[in-house]
Amino acid sequence: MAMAYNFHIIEDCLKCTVREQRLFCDLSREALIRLQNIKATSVYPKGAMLCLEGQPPRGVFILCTGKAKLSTTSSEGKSMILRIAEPGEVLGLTAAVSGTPYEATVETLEPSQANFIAQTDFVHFLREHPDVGLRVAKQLTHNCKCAYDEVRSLGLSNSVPEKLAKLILRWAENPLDLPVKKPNETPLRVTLTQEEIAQFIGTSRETVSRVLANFRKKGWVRVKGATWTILNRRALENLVTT
Amino acid sequence: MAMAYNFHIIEDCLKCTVREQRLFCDLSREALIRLQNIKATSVYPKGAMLCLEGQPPRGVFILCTGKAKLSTTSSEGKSMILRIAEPGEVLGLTAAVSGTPYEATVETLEPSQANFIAQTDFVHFLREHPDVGLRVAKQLTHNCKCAYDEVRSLGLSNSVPEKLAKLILRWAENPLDLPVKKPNETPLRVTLTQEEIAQFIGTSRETVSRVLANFRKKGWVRVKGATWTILNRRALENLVTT
DNA sequence: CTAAGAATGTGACGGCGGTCACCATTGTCA
DNA sequence: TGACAATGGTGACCGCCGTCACATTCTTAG
Repeated sequence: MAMAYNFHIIEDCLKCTVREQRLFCDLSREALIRLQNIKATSVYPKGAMLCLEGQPPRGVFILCTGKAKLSTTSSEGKSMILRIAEPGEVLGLTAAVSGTPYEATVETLEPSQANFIAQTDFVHFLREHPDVGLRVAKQLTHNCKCAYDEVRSLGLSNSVPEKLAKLILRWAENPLDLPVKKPNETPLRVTLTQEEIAQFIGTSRETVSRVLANFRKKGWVRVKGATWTILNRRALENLVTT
Repeated sequence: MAMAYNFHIIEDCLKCTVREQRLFCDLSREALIRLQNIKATSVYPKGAMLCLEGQPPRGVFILCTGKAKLSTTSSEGKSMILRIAEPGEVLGLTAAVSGTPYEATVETLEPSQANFIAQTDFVHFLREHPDVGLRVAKQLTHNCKCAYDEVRSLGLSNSVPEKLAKLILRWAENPLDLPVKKPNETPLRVTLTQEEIAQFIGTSRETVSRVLANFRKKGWVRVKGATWTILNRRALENLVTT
């Protein structure tokens, strides 16, 4: 099956034009040159598993293009989304640094490009380049913050409507979106299914459906396929207490 | 009020005998010498606030003796415990590394000793000593893992009994406890109030009280003041699905 | 030792949301 | 194009647990 990906593949990290805006990639010239040698670039279809929770660490992935979801699963098969990774993030870092099994399963949400670095290469890379250590710290800090946000969302919110509103508003912060700007309307692309949204905010699929239906009935959001439009931001904000 | 602390104060990091077993403190000789110069040792009573969520970072604390709870509070005043820090951990690290406000409020649970390092000193310390970077990474990794455990506990557990059982079993993993070993009885010191336990597992104080009463009635645990004894570990494990 | 306050125990009640069941709609592949 | 899977919508039911209220026990300062 010859699948065409409609994005440009970044072969050479030194020539990458978006490097500076990214969490990890803005490294010194020497580090980039080394990186160029130890990385293996791959392109994945939507739904590809980069690594599995509980597996011994093989290395890390630097996400160049696309999004990926990090999730964890209970023995009963119930699963929970930890966060959505954006381009420029390093995945599998905790495992690679501490040598313990992967904390989460990583699955691409869209066709994506990622650079793989094998465990031993990465450890050397980290040792030899001080600025890499700094970037690693930044990424780990970011992971912590996301996790704490998630804890706050799960533990401090009172109701599902509140959590969903909070999630929608978080998504709306992203400036990178459709330019269909009518005044007071914020459009956003939602790449998650309702099932996944439920796993993200710790509820059931049915409840997400119901709450969202309610938001629509009240005229707070419009839903057209994967494009949601916030029509009444104020109303959503009023739901959020935290 | 002259309060006597009944633990030995560790003045000199170089002479610290427990250094190797600790998450952060096992540094190179050079780093330790430097640390000795930039740290300020203090002793705090139970209930002291080391730092407050939302405040700009002043520096980091290395916890030498005692325990501290990290918590976050919603605007409604409801608060949530993120984790309990053990001796040898660095607190306030996320804030110090990224220069953003403290993520959590840190409060001592027992009389404690901690070394404070001012923001600028710490950043230099980190830059100049590569092994410090490694330790910082270890601490951040640990923070992430704790946060993920918390997310799993909040999101994947079905019931409060399950979460409480899980928490008790986690505490029981600590080998550092009372030597009152009758066979099949695991004693443990509980330094949290039921209110705090509730904030840890995301439920209400009353429910903790009820569920614990139930565990006692079934003969699974014995509670005598701050000392709890697990009488039937198997039963608790059966409650846990994750 | 005593009194005030913190921590804990317990009953009653009611609502949120999980679960089950089923149908409608959309997407996908041969 | 038609069939099958994946996703989304909705009603009915009911149990867990949050909340309020108050009694009881444990701590601690003075």
